[in-house]
Parts: sequence; structure tokens; C-alpha cells
Amino acid sequence: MANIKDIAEKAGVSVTTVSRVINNHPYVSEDKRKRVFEAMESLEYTRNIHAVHLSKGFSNMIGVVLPTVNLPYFAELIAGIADAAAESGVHLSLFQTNYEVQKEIFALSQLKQRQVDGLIFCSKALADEKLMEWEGPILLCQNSDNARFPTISIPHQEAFRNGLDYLIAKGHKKIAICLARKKGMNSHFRIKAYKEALEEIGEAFREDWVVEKAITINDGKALFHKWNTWKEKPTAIFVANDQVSAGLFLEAKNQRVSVPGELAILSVDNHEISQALGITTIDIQTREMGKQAFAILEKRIQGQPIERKVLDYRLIERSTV
Amino acid sequence: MANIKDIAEKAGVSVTTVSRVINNHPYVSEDKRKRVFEAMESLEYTRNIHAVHLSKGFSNMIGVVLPTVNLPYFAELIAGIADAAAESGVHLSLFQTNYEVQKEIFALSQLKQRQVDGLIFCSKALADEKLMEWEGPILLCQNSDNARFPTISIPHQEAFRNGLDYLIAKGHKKIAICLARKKGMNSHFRIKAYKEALEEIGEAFREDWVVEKAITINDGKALFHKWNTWKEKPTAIFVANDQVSAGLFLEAKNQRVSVPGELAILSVDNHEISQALGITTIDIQTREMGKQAFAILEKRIQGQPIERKVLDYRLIERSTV
DNA sequence: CTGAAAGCGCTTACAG
DNA sequence: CTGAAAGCGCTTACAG
Repeated sequence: MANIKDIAEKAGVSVTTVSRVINNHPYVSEDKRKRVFEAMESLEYTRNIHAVHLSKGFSNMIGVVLPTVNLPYFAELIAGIADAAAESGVHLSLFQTNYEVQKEIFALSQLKQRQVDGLIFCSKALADEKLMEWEGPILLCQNSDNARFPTISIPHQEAFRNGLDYLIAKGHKKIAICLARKKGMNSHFRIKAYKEALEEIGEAFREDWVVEKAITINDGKALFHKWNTWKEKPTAIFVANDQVSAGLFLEAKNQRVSVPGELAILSVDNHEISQALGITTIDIQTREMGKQAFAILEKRIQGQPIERKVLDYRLIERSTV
Repeated sequence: MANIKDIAEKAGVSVTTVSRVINNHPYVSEDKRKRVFEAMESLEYTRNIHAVHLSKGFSNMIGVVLPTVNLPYFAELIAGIADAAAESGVHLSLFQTNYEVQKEIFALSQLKQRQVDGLIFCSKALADEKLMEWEGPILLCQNSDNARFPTISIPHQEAFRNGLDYLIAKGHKKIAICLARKKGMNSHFRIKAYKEALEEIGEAFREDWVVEKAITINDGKALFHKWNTWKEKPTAIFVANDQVSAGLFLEAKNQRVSVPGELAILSVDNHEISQALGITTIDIQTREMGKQAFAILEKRIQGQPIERKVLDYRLIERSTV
């Protein structure tokens, strides 16, 4: 494969000039520019990107860290990131961690080795404090107490509270909630909002009405059966994602439990499936979050100050509450 | 940042020895190995991966080219690829093309520049012939006439025929089909199978009963309404993906059209949603395809001969036919 | 507008 | 088991 030196010889110029032509620098005479282009053409020159990276010190690639790509929430998030990255000509490297800590650490080590210029953590198992031990641009798609990280997030506590108030306004007092996982900032804030809302309406907090580790449609089906076994039944379940809500809703219909008559369902996401099923849900702009995540990280990589953005949410009334 | 030379000085050895230690080569005395490790520790050494790439000539990263990550089929495929790649310590770079030809060409140019060692085309707009103009390891997740490409695929024609025969065996003669897009090898083979089956049962091929460009749940809903406007109605629709089938099924239920009584639905994918809805579908092992795609490409990158694998499919009887 | 030369940080064939 | 040196292919400050 021809390299820059071969081109220089063929064109009768220096490698410096060739480099200038390749990088579109001004101050190259038209004559030489032309000769360089011809030489590149005839020698079928392709730039070796590794040499560029080594020389420049960055890779023009960012890493996206997430548990799995195969969940609408994350797929949508990546799609947003990918669109924004493509527009800026930045490459995307995927780190599917399945919430395994050592895989998250692997991603961090890649940042350290300069495999990527920055990292977007869509969701993570590692605590913020652990992340602090690593240098380099790291963006979090969730709120963080820690000012070291740029973030893009939804005000989950507020949004969740908003949803709860909506249920309460609709006459519900016996409300259960269902979260994706126990740990994680989002769940933390949601439980907090839940407790506050219960207190205000004088209802006791019940540990067993906080269902966790629910992510898929099948988890939603299981949730229905759990609900069905409860002696005292909540009249509404506030579910933290559309997939689970869909499973819950479909199984309720299957078992001829009327929604929202016997069981109201409020969801979060506003992905296609909740629209298709007519599930009332809170839109959290997942795709937009992906786009902004990239934009903020990119600015940070370029040395601009840490930015922390909060996105809006919106309750979409449909027919399950 | 400390480099290999700093380590060598600190440890009192040559850079060659440092490199050997880093790369776990044998033939380094225990004493020196220890000193090198100590030096690396105290200087907080991190290897610059770009230098490794430049020197070795490859990047240890493959590219995945697909229209969008935000569709269960592709999300599942990537998840499989990502799992397999992670096990081999290979990085994944994502090229979301939205079926835009210039974005596919961009991915190919990245292969040429060595940004990636190989490319997996999950689905593409470019014709095989165009792809032929590019060198380097390129794997196709679909069959190809062209022996230049390693492939992993489902026998779509056979599988589709199998599904049609199943519908026919169930007494259907008026059968419509619904495909993801007009172009593309898969659609080509499916239409072929469709025509053959129709001929055998003495039914005429009707262009208007071949619905195309259907990908999402909402497309499935639209499909229902299209069906509803047809004067002569097919008694069965064979839909090429679970998302569309789900939309079709849900809307049929909404509109109180009995499935399979008035309209039978046969699907392809066997993703979670068809299971949740009880839709009869053909399992095409999407995740497994992803895994094998990676394995075959990886072997090809390592110089092994072109491999072309065909995966099995299986009809899952549920309650929509 | 132009070029010689140093630099980015590794790997590896060769000689010992 | 060890090291000096060449090589991977670019970029860029400096001097003109």
C-alpha cells in the first residue's frame, strides 16, 4: 500500500505538502495540489488512520456503555447518539456490559488507552465514586451528585411524582410501583417520590408493592400474576417502562381484568408499543437524550466546561388510567 | 503520560524488554519482569493503543452496518454480535445507515482506511456488485450469489415456502404477504416462494396483495386498515416480521375482527412480542445469527477461507393461524 | 507557499 | 534471555 512518502516522490513534493493537501490546508499552490491528487489517484492511496490517530493523539471515536442494546429504551438512546455522532463524523464504539462491573471497567480502560476519546454511560452498575477514579470525558445519562461529570437527564423524581399525582387525582390511593432495578439513581429518586406522595395522602409505604427487576414484556406478564396473588390489591400500578407495562396490560386483558376499571396502568417511555396499545405513559424523549448526550460529550472532549442538562417530560393521556 | 521509553529507563532495561513484558512474551527474566512492572506502576503507565495499531497494522475492531439499531431484529442481531465480539476482545463500531447509500460507502471507506478490520452488513441498500469494488473482509447476513463474500443466512425462500404451505394446509388459499422492503435479497426470495406456492394451488398472483415497506407496529396497524379496505379479502396474511404482525394483530382485535377466524396471521422472527401476543411465527434465530456472523468474519480476518453458513428456522405454532 | 526533521509510541527481525 | 535499530505512516513547529 502506498504511503504519504510514495505520493511525495511521485508528485515531486515533500511529505509535508502531501499532508497539507490531504488535510485541506490552505497555502498549497494549485499546481502542486493537482500533482499530489494525481499521484494519490494513480497509486490508489488510502490514508492509514492509525498513524493519524497516533500523531494527533485522539481517535475521533466515542464509546457507548450500556447493559444491552436489545431493549427499546437503549436501542432508541443509541439511535439518537448514532445519528448525532454520524453528523459530526465521529465513530461509535459499543460496550455491552449486561451490568457486569468488570465490563464497565474494561470500557473505562479503553478510554484510558485512548481507544476512545470519551464515554457515554447510558446506565451502569458502578457507583459514581468508582467512576471518579478514572480520568477523561465521561458523560452520564442520569443525574449525579457529582459535579465531575457532565450529565443529561430527566428529572425522574419530579416526573415520577407528577405521575403519582395524576393517579391520585384520578382517585387512586392504593398504588404499587414497578422499577427496572433496585439500585441505580433513577430508582432511588423514584422511590423517594413514591414515599413522599404516599405520605401526603396518608397511605403507608409497603415494601411488597415496590416490584423490581422488571424490564421485558414477559416481566410485565409476571407482574400481572404477582398482582393477582396479592390479597389486598392496588388499584393502580405505576410502571417505569413501556415494555413491562405492555406485558402487564396484555396479560390483564387476557385474564379479563378490566383496565383501568380494576387495574389502572401508568407507564414511562412513550415508545411505539405504548402508543399501539393505548397505554397512558410519560414521554421522556429518549432519542433526544441520545442526541444531546453526544453533543455535550463532544463539547467536553473539546475542552469546554462541564455541562449538565435536564430534559423535559410530558404525560401522555391515553386509556389505561 | 509515561511511555515505553520512560519505563525502560526507570527499570534499567531496553524498550524491547518492556514491550515483551507488556505482551506477555516468554524469555524475560523474572528479575527484569518485576522491575518493569514496578516501573509501570510507579509511572502509571498506560499503553497508547494507536501506536500498537499502527505498528501491528490492524485495529482489533469490526464495524457493524445496519439501517437502524432501533428495531428488535437489528437490536437482537447486534446484541449477538456484541456478545461474541466481547468474548474475543474485539471492539465494535456502529454504522447506522438508514439505508442511505453514501453512509454505507462511508463504512466501506473506513474499512479501507483500516479504521476497522472487517465489516458485517446486517442489511444494506448497496447492490452486491457495488460491494465487490471494495476489498477487505466483508460478511453479509444474507445469502448472496457472489462467492466473494462470507455469509450467514436463513434459507428465506424455503422458510417462506414452508410458512405458506402451513397456511395452505390450514385451508387458506387467499393469502397476502407483507415484506419489509421491495428491494433486497430476502424479499426477492420470498416473493419467488410466494409465486410458486400460488401456482401450485392454482391461485393468481396479485400485485396488490404484496404489501411492502412495513417495519414497525404502526405499519402493522396500517396494514390492517389496508386489508379492511380490500373488496376481496385474503383470509391470511403472511408478515415478514413480528413488529408488523403485532400491530396487525392488535388492530384486528381492536376492530373486533377475529383472528384467526376472519384473518389468520403468520409471522417471522419469534421475538418477545409475538410470544407475548400468542402470534404464530417462524423462529429465525436472530441472536445466534449475530454470534455466528462475528465468528465467521473473525476467521476471515485471520486469513481463513470464505465460509457460508445457513441457519435453521422453525415454525412456532401459537394461536393466530 | 515550501521542506527537512523531529515527534507520536509502539513492535519485531536480527544479532548476540 | 537481551538490546540496538529500523519500521509502522502520519502531523507539525520551525525556518525559510
